[in-house]
Amino acid sequence: MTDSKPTANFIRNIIDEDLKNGKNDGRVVTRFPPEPNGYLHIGHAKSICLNFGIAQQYGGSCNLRFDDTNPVKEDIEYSEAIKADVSWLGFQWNELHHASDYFDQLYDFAVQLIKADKAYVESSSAEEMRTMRGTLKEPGKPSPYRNRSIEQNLDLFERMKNGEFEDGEHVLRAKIDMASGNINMRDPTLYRIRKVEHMRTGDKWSIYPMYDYTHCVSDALENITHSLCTLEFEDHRPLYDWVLDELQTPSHPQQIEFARLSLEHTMLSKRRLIQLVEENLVDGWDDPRMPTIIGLRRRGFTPEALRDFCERIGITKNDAWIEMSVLETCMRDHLNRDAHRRMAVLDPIKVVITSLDDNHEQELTFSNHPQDESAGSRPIPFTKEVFIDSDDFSEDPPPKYQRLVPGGEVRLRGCYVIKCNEVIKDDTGKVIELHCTHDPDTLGKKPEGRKVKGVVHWVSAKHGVPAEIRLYDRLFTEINPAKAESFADAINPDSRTIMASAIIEPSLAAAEPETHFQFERLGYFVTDRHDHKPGTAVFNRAVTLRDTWAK
RNA sequence: UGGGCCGUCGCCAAGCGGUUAAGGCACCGGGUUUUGAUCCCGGCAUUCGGAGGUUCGAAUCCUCCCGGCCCAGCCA
Repeated sequence: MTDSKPTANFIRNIIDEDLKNGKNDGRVVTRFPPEPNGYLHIGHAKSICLNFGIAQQYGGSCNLRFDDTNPVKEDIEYSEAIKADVSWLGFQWNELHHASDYFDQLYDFAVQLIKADKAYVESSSAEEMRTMRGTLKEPGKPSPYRNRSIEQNLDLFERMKNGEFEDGEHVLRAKIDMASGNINMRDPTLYRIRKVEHMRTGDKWSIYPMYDYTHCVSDALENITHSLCTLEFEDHRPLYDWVLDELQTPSHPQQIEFARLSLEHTMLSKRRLIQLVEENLVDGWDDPRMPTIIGLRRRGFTPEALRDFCERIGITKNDAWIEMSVLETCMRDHLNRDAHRRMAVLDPIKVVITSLDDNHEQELTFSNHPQDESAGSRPIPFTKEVFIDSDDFSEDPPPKYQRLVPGGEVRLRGCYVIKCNEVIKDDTGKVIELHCTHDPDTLGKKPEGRKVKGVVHWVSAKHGVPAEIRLYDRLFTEINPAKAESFADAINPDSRTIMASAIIEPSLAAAEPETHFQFERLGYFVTDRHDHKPGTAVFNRAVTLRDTWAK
């Protein structure tokens, strides 16, 4: 697929300028650096598309690096899931790294900082440090430990490494400026003691480096040229640069910050997403209503559409809110082009065509794609009894209704025009069956002397296959669910509707899991990658068709 | 005057001193259509948060003002 052409953005402008000036010897190397502490979501997709996309467009490369510096939160389960998600999105990393690969080098660099009198061991409690740090408007005060001798710092730091102290007894801090207006520069912590098992290094270490210290060094060791991160790290850039200026690293990458994604009716905070899962408000991380990559995938979204979306929303420093319609349009654009058409009836009403013989059976040929001959065709059986959707019949139609009404005509898609002569109801007054006659002179041609505007999808009652079709809608009614008092106020009670008695055309039953289709007049659907099996047809609706009929 | 950042159409977003202020989404027409889909054609910012200033010329440069976001983890 051809993704839409790149729009200019400030990062590409910076890179163009760098290339023009011969910076970095013309190399462009980026990295996507998730912490393996959860599942990736559509906000990460923006970062992935940016980093891998930049590398692609400039003939450079992009590394995948797991920022595994906090062993209490991280797990191999997540790093494996992240690799799968990145691959699914269609990107290949050049090198795979872990911040933990650099623990030895990071330790040596820290010793260098101590020797240069640029770092010291702090023995105050976290509480005391917070007090001494000052406030947003007042400068901080130096710690009594700030002027320990280099020898003592060296000794203490080594003993921290050797596990001689317990969590919280000491930390290693950079010696910068306790009065800085930028709180990140008020002697930030570089190392803390954590006597826990690390997902990769096990119990080798009892001290772990902090993000601010690790990230810049990791970037430099990998010869990253442009280190792209989100806006909240702008204040950290001086620290990023400070560390690299103090150390003799092979390179000094440039950190550039862009705005994170905000999507209307969606919540991307990891903490709240966990809450949704833990409170069973959704069925798990891959619930089709979740904004996680695995959720979107299960819902029926495609990598092509997601990449297109990331390109369309652009990269800026504005705190932008993207409307859902942008994502939906990307989805429809892709699937309109690629998905084969099928017919499925969500909520069947039986139609008996009384003008046909009881055993009438006729094979019709349906094109798989109206705009693409190469998609081929398939046979569709037509019989005396068919199902149509209950939405397509009304005894009391709203204005401009173009479907079946008592005494009215409608075309069965790809078949004959039928006329409704009789409405059969059960004891409760519910319509259970329609008796119609067909006009035999309307197959493949317009009816004589009148216009029939409505077209309705259908499935042969004899040949149709039962299916469960899950309809999804936005998870939150609120535009910004994070601002809502509680989930109870924000969640859309109709975010999922299960159509348990749907009937699908026979050719659909054999579809492989994760195959996309357009159900004509209904939307784009995918076979569920977990629940769709031989003998059990399960489809998820990714998105409806565009509907300009004011209902 | 704590520090940092951002304000271009309903929502995104190009633009970087001389353009009729791109494009997409949304919306509103109209045409094609056996999917109320797709496709096509047309409409949609005399104006760039505001006010001054510099300039022959300003969304683009300067000043001030207004509005919004981020920061006080031994998280990332």
